[in-house]
Parts: sequence; C-alpha cells; structure tokens
Amino acid sequence: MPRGGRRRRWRRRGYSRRAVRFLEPTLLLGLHRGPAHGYTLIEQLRDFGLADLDASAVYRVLRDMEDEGWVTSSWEEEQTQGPPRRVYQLTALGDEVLRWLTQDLRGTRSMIDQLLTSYGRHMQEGEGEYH
Amino acid sequence: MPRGGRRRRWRRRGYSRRAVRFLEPTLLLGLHRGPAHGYTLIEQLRDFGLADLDASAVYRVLRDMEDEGWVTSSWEEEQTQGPPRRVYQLTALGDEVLRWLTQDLRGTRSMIDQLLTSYGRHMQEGEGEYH
DNA sequence: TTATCTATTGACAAATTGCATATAGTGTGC
DNA sequence: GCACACTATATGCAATTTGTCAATAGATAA
Repeated sequence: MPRGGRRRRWRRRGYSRRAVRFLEPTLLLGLHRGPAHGYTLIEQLRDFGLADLDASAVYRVLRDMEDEGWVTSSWEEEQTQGPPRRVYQLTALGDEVLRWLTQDLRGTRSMIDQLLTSYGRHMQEGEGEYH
Repeated sequence: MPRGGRRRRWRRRGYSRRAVRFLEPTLLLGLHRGPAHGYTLIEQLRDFGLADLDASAVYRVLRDMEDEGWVTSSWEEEQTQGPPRRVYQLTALGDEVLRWLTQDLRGTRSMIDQLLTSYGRHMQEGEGEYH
C-alpha cells in the first residue's frame, strides 16, 4: 500500500481557531463588568477582535460555563424588543477562574514573545536555510 | 426530564491545550535553523516551554506538515545509536507558512494585550461585581 | 401575513486530542 | 543469547471539541 493514502488535513474551516480559545476569558471579562445577556456579549466581542464567530458557539460556551459554576443565569423579567433573554452573572468561582485565566494568558504571551524573539534573532543573524 | 442531564464538560486531560497550539510554529522555527529529526526537535521543544507532551503528537504534526508540503523528510543514511531516523527539512512553502504564522502570533499577542489591559484597567477602577 | 430583527437552542458531521500500544535498532551487563 | 534500557517512529481508537445549519420564538413594522 503506497503512502498516498494518508488522511487529509483539516482545510481550515470558517473562522480562526484563535477566536474560540479566547472566548472564555473574554466572556468572563465582559461579565466582570456586570450581568449581561448573550446577545449583548456577542456584540461586545467585536471590540476584542472576536467578530464573525457563530452565535451558537458563544451560547454554547456560556451554557458550559454555567455547568462549571462560573456563571449563573436567569430569564430576564422585563420585556424587550424580542423573545425573553437569559441574563448571565459572574459567580465568585467565575471571578477566580477569570483571575486564573488572565495568569494563563500572561504565560501564553511570554511563550509567544520567546518564539518571536527567537525568530527575529535568527533572521537577523542570517543563519539557516531560508531567510 | 430535569436540566440535570446536561453534558459534562471535559475535565481537562493531561497536558495543556496551549502546548499543542504552538507546536506548528515552534517546530517550523526549529527547522528554520536547519534539518533535524523528530527526536531532536522534541528535545528542543523543552526550551520553548513545551515539555511533557506526548511524542506521538509531535510526530503526527510532523507528518501532517509533510502532507501539507511545509516540510520534506527522508530516512537518514548514517547509522546512529538506535533505529533509522527520519530527517525533516523545511521547504520554501514551509518558510512562507512560518512567516505567516509569526504574523498570526503577533495578532494573538496583541489580542492578549488588549484583554489584559482591559482587565487591569477595570480592576484599578474598582468597578464591577468582583475585584 | 409576511418579513425582519432580536435571542436562544439543538443536532450532527467532521476534526482534533490523549493515551495506550506496536515496532524496531543498538548497546550493556550478565 | 537474552533480558533490559534507551533511542526512534508509527498507529489505532475513544472521547472531546468545533463548525455549520437549522429550529424555535417573541416583537415590530410594512
């Protein structure tokens, strides 16, 4: 059997993988400012460069975070211009998680810094096969 | 059926998700310095904080990158202290991809910066539910 | 009543990941 | 000559995660 039959790799779908990874910290940060409902949070995501991601993905993360106890939710009593909205609120645990996630982000950033520095230095030195 | 039956969320397994995400740029950067075989690359990963990840994950990514044409590989002719080793080498396409990936990393970093800044500012101002 | 905007949820295929295990050459001590 | 450790790479598969689409549904305007 020739090597030709290897599995094909993901032809990157839709939006950047980056987006999803930052969903949790970004949403928690949004809720850190006070209770909010999903639809509003989704709009706020744009400010953080997280546009174009499917709304259902966001709602899913919100429900998941509720399962984890990071947020609580309840149906909004007052009527608005649409169907009832679910209002999310950060819990004390969620606040702790947010703090932890920001620490993790710092770690991620320093890893990126190291990579970029190493790449830049190597480019300057003019070593390697390609430049 | 009460709401209790919602799917349970991943109890984070083994090593950090972060590690895997940086595998491609890190490996390409390693190969940017010259041809190398998987085993050596795995050891180099430690320098970038990517320790403790399963070797098979690394080999899999290497094969996948070969499928994409980012690297080529061949069996090393000279005998060493072990079974034959596969030597990977960066292609011109791979070099381009590396450049693109570093750009992407810059984008990721600035997103992180924005998040951390926003969080820090909010903490200082003392607004929100939790501090 | 149809269309449109607001809001949330569900279902499913496809992709990715973690882990365990297979294979195999080389050197060491016994 | 063989049990063992170390070097080196590959494979299989279940569980998890992701992307996409469609379903549901209230309000409002034309």
